[in-house]
Amino acid sequence: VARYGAEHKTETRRRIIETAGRRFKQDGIDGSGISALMADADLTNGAFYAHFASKDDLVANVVADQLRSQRDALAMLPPGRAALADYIGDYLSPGHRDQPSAGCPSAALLDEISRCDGPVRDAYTDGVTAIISEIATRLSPNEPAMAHTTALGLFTILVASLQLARAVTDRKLSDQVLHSGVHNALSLLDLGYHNADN
Amino acid sequence: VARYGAEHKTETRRRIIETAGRRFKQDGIDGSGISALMADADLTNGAFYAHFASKDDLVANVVADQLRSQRDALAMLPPGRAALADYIGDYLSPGHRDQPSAGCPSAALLDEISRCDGPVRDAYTDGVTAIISEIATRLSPNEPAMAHTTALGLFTILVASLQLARAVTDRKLSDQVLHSGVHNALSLLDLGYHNADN
DNA sequence: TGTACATCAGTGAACGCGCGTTCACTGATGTAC
DNA sequence: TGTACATCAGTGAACGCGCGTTCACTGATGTAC
Repeated sequence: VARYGAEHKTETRRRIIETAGRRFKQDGIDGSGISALMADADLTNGAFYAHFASKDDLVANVVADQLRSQRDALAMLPPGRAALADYIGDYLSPGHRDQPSAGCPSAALLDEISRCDGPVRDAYTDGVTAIISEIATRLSPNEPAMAHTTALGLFTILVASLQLARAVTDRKLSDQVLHSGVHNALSLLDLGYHNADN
Repeated sequence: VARYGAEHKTETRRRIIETAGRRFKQDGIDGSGISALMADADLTNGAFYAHFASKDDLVANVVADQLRSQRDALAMLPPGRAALADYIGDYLSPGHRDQPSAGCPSAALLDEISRCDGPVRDAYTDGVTAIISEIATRLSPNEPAMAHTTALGLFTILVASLQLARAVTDRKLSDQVLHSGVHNALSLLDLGYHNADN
């Protein structure tokens, strides 16, 4: 019989996964050491291996968790063009740009993930597939192939626009990247909607 | 008077910058140690600091060099829609996806660059500004603001589509991401051209 | 023409440091009697 | 009700290793005489 409640260890594991998500998005995966990750969760480095088999194991769990949250947020949007347009505006906002730790995992980590091992990329594949589907069903349910293509277009414009806005040191250029991203995403969105009407 | 020709050291420096570009794009910046970088250039680690003040100094030089090459390649395209469409097809090809070391630096390194220090991001800012301008002048010279927005849209679709195609472990999905990317990029391209006619 | 010297790109061992991982131990708790 | 024990989440020091960086040294070369 466990001394702590049955959920105690599960809760700690969840806390590690959540705080690690923030840390990874802020400092990168390579840039976040186990000691720092555990300190974020108010623990010491030694406890890590009671919860995860390795750092890669944590990374795979964090990636899955991050994309699941993003999917859930999308799933809670009301149907229709307006909600998606709002989402695009929030995504490409200065607030999101300036706070990577609370933001989109793909914008912060996508090309680092592409250099990770199989299990991490499998977790990413599953998560991003669900997100693209979630976007696609909100576009034109009658033309799934076309909707899938448009969903990918929206996703890629958002992700790389945010990455670019973050990389650039010229504030005015950065703001312009965000505005252009919104404009282009809305163009693609409307293209998808018009085609759905045909 | 130097024992070696006056260009000897300059040539070595260039060789380091070029091989480091390939290594960074393959293994990431954090993932590439000085010893490996120097071995790539047929040198030993100790010689590094005769050429660069620090690893960050090398990174800034590599970023500038990589983006300059990409800009030069764009500048050599003949004018008109067809050449740009070809470029898009080449960019989002399986060959480019499967060989990051010879490919686009933004697709391989953009979110790692956004976590780098000022000089590296300054170099990226200058380089990417020139690339966006180069694309924009090929769209609709009469409407520079619109062309700039469309150029950013093309750039971001290309970059994130390639990142996504590389990250995903499902080959069919990866191919689909490339195809959708081409489709969406061409849609945006034609939108830019039509608007230019109005 | 031949020898001694100055130059300096490159060598390779070493530095302190933080990484991912391991492990003997702690100490608060629930249970047994 | 009170005491002894078993449990196990978490501690913190230690491991080998590779990192970025430093530095005393090498050795091939061009020049001086």
